[in-house]
Amino acid sequence: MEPLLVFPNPPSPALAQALGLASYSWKAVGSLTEAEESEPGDGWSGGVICAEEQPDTAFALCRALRKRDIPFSPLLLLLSPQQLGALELREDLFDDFCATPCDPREIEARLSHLFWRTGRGLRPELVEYGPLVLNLETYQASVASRPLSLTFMEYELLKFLATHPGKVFTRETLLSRVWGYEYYGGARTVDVHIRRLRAKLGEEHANMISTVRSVGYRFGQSRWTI
Amino acid sequence: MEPLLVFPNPPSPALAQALGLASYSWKAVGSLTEAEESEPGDGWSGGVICAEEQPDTAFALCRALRKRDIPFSPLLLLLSPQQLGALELREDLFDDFCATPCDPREIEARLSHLFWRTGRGLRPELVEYGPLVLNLETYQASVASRPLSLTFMEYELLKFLATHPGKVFTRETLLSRVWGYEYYGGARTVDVHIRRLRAKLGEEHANMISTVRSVGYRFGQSRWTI
DNA sequence: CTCGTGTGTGAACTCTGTGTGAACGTCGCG
DNA sequence: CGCGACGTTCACACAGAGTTCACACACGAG
Repeated sequence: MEPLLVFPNPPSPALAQALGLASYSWKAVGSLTEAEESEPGDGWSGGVICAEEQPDTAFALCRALRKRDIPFSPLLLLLSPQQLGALELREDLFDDFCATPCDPREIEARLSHLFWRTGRGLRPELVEYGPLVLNLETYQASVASRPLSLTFMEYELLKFLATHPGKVFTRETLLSRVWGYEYYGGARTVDVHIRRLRAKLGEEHANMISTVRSVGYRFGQSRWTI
Repeated sequence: MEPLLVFPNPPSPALAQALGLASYSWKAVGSLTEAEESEPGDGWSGGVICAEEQPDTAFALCRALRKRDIPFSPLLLLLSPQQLGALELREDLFDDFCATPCDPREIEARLSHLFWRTGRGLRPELVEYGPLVLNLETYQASVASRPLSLTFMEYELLKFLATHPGKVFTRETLLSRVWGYEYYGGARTVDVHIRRLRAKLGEEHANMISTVRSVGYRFGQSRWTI
């Protein structure tokens, strides 16, 4: 599992201890730029941000993380009881919070519930959407229980799309999120990979990826609330 | 607003005080049957269940409430730090929890965040007006839950109009706001797009866009009833 | 080194979306 | 009623977005 983003750097001993007890892997950062630079290839699995000492920096970090194309989540905020009032107009900046000082088991329980809620706690190694199944551990893919042989980039692209079904992404967003933030390539690159994916998905399932003209591409249908 | 369901009856003085401070209306119950009997017509707006004294009854109550056709939510669970471990296999029984004893402001903050979250926090970005729904994430639109297939410009125009219901826009304004500030095109362009939108909305809903002669177009009803 | 595979890019091709002019309706005023 | 101004509708042309193709290059395996 990818590490948790932790702020500040270094975190308080109590927080470090709690994360250690719960056996989460984590990486502390002191700023937004540092967070972006040290982001793992598959992204952070979540974040624990302590607003006790540098509340302004902490809230700014939350805001920046939430403003990404794919809002950062889950995000656990740690703060002192005196700071609770500051949450009122910042509901969108966090998914859960914890008033310090607290029992390490509370942090563990909150993280566990957050992961459960966001659906990642149970089987992080499988991504499923309709007939499509991606096994993230073995790098295998299949549609309608027929195995697909995908190249690395095809797999990464499909994984990214399939983990955000229904949402439309521009070519630029895909380039930055799948190929990497500093990648600078032509938009045709995306087209061609989409085309190859469609071909491998087979005529029957090629429509899992739809083109949204003048915008970008969408994987799957938004089944729920349109 | 409908009252909160509170367990047990009577609740601890600390809980009663916290709810009072946050000015929530609430009603305490001692059992599931009591909860059902005293349920308001529009249902409970949420629940705060304290598992400290009668953990088994409390968890059973949670389970029963969650098993309804429409699972009860949001549900805030109160428990002692020693009980935190008991949450592990009960992730589905609550939406948030709070370790007692706690600051009354923490309960207030948790309830406020829960209502925010279940209200609009997790939903996709939607623009709604009457039977019309625009999903800004998926670039999909629907009227009366029938999907619309709109082109890019149609979507942009409708989005702009629907986010300013009732307001009249001149063709020039629409050109500059939807097409772009430096766009220089004829006024017929707007007409034709309005016409195409009306056609796709269907005869029944074409009147969502009304013509204001010598001025421009308006989406939705004017706020002034004549 | 050579071969094979994966990946990126330019160019040709296809086709949909969009804008425009003109014809046609409609409203309101003298 | 007749006229002008304004809105609606229609058909068509073309720009530009997307698709497809072919090829060049990088890289690792044998």
